[in-house]
Amino acid sequence: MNTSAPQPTRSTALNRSSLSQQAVEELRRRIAGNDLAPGQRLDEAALAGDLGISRTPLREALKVLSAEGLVEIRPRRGCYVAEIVPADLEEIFPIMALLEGEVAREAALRVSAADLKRLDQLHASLERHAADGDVDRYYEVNYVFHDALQGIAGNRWLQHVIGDLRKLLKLSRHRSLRLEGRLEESLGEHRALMQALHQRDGDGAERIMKGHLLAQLAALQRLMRGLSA
Amino acid sequence: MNTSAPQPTRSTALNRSSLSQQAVEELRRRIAGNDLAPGQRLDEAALAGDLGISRTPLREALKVLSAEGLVEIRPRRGCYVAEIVPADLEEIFPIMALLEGEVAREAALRVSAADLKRLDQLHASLERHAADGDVDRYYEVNYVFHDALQGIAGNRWLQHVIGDLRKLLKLSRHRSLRLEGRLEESLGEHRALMQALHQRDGDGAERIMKGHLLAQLAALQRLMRGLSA
DNA sequence: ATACGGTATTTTGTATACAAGCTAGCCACA
DNA sequence: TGTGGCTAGCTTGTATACAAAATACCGTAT
Repeated sequence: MNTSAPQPTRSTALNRSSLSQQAVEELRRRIAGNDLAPGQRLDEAALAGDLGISRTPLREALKVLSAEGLVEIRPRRGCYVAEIVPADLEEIFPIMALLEGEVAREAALRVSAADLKRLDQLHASLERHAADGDVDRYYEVNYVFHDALQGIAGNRWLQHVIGDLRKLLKLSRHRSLRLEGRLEESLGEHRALMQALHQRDGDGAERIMKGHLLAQLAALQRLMRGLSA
Repeated sequence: MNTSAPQPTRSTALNRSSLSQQAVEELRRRIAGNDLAPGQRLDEAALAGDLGISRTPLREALKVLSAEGLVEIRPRRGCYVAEIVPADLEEIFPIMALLEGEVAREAALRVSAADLKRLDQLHASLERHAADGDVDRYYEVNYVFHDALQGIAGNRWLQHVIGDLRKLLKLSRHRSLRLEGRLEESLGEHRALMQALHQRDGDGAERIMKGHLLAQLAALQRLMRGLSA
């Protein structure tokens, strides 16, 4: 899949997967990166041309993205990038709180010494990026941390469901951590979580993680109120 | 989409949706009905011929089903009906317990008098089918009941996530209610739930619903142990 | 007899051609 | 001048043709 001229021999590095699969990944990137804005209509011919593929694999990719909720296919009308409105966030975050809370509980009960060491390292990295005010890296490491926790919890379907919802949340490009004081709050919640994990306190870890997610929602709501005011 | 001869004019009643959409629905039916057995390989050309459509819309349908987890597409190797093993059930049911528990909690807090009337009717229907030993209709009404509760709870994304997981559970053609005494147990749990709903007891409804789902899992496990022994 | 390799066939993945529906713009008429 | 319907084009949905990879089959050699 080229992003410039029509490919002469399709030589791009490693062509391991199918074009439709590559299209899914590229479109996910473009949607997450806001190159394709929420609500925007996707013209199949134009997009296929842009990706350097034909409409057939592109349409298969759009079906997948539609199933993920990233685009909405209106039959005979076209395909549109999904929009996540505040009302959606208010519904999704409580679900995430439940699910991630369960992850935290299970992780606290199953965590090994080696796991704790790795989590401590990630947490230290979070502290460092926070101190530097490097919000982007904080987000990155934060993601890795939550992912690691899911791995420890060990429920693959739970991981799957959380992953689906997280993809959706990426649609709303809100960076609540840029809110005054939220970064410190978040860090504090992470510290408390680490403590609960060290103590293998399942109830505590669940409670803290739920609170962490709901605090994120509250911060987002403050942010959105601020923008609309 | 015909299931017999090649269609002459494609005149079947109302052809509102696209062939790929119809194929999704038909394949879902066939998978749920075990016409397509778990693990079975799906030959695109043969299946397309059987559905009376070409491979293009069929492949789009398979992409959708793959995203739902009903089939697994192995690149360049073919498409297979997904298999749900006991280990999967042990992961999925606890998630369902969480989610449906939340539904029960929210529903208990928001339920209106009219809602309660309708739920009472559904519950009465459950009691009747149980008394008749009509397990199939019990399952049907039970589904409608849970669906109604989700409507009352009002979280559309929660509904969506639960729906996704339920589709998966259909893959394992579990009929735990056929287990000795499980039908009566289930009925008892439903009675307790109705009481909690009438009392608008969110905590109680959540606890009962969680227990209901986990009891289903336990029954399934007894059933599976029985089969393998 | 068995294992390895090469060829033929089958099957997936992609492109293109074709059909049908939707949109928009224009003209006629009130 | 505004409204209604018709036509032209543009876009989606489907079928088919083609390319490439995987599988199966067969023959040969050890």
